[in-house]
Amino acid sequence: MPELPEVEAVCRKLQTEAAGVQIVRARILRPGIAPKDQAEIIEQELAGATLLKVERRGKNILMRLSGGRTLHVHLRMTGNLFVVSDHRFQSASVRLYLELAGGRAIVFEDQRALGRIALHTDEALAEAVSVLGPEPLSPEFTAESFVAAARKSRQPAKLYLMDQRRVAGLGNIYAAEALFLAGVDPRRAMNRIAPARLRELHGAILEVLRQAVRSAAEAYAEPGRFAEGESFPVAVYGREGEVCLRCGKTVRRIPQGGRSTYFCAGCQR
DNA sequence: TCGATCCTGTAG
DNA sequence: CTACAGGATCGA
Repeated sequence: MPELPEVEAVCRKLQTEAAGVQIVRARILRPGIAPKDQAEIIEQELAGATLLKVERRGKNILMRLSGGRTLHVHLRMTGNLFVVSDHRFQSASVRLYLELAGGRAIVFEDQRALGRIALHTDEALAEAVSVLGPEPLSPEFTAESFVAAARKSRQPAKLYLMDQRRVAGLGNIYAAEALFLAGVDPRRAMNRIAPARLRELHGAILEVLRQAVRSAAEAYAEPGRFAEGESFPVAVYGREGEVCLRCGKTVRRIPQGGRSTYFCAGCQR
């Protein structure tokens, strides 16, 4: 489910609904989501802490707590994080819940249980986040820096965009959409793309993410719609065998890095 | 850089 | 039954 836009929506909602609230009790229902043997320690340390602020870095959710700790949550493929009005809320895929003062709770649901949590000191947090590339929607992500870095890499464009060390927050859908918008073949090595085209790709990344942040926020406001994936009008993702909206050729699907890449060979070169 | 791995569910 | 799923890490 979540790439940068969806994670952003989750963070904003959480910030609005739960910032400043104290955590009364924490329960990890699937110890495997925490670092080895740390589940109990995390439960103990979270109890009594106040959630000060919810921030995002790439696809990572950072819940800043009183006492100088940060609960780091990564939703991976199927995770979701939200506030429920009654802490007694349960479902088969709840992996963690934080009971809040007043009876509500923050719930971490994750059907596949691939999502991860960790509790960090400021130092450990800095290290965990240091591997990430620039935030695509921040001023530091300029066309100049993007082009300069891209020219040094022989990675295929799609894998490059999905590499969190290059740009933080793009995943399988929005990487494919940005490449389509810019007319770039996902198999093409970055250092073999003309600088002018790389600039277009940079612009396409911004456009796709900005649009998706808007629609993810709207979709998230309506419960139920979020998981269905219809919040964003995709042009190529998941459209194998269908007609390309721009040139009329057939959208193809190829494997790249163990994942599916959707693209149109007609207009992506 | 590729493949296996972590998990569970759904579609064909 | 197999393939695949909006992710990331690890070892060969």
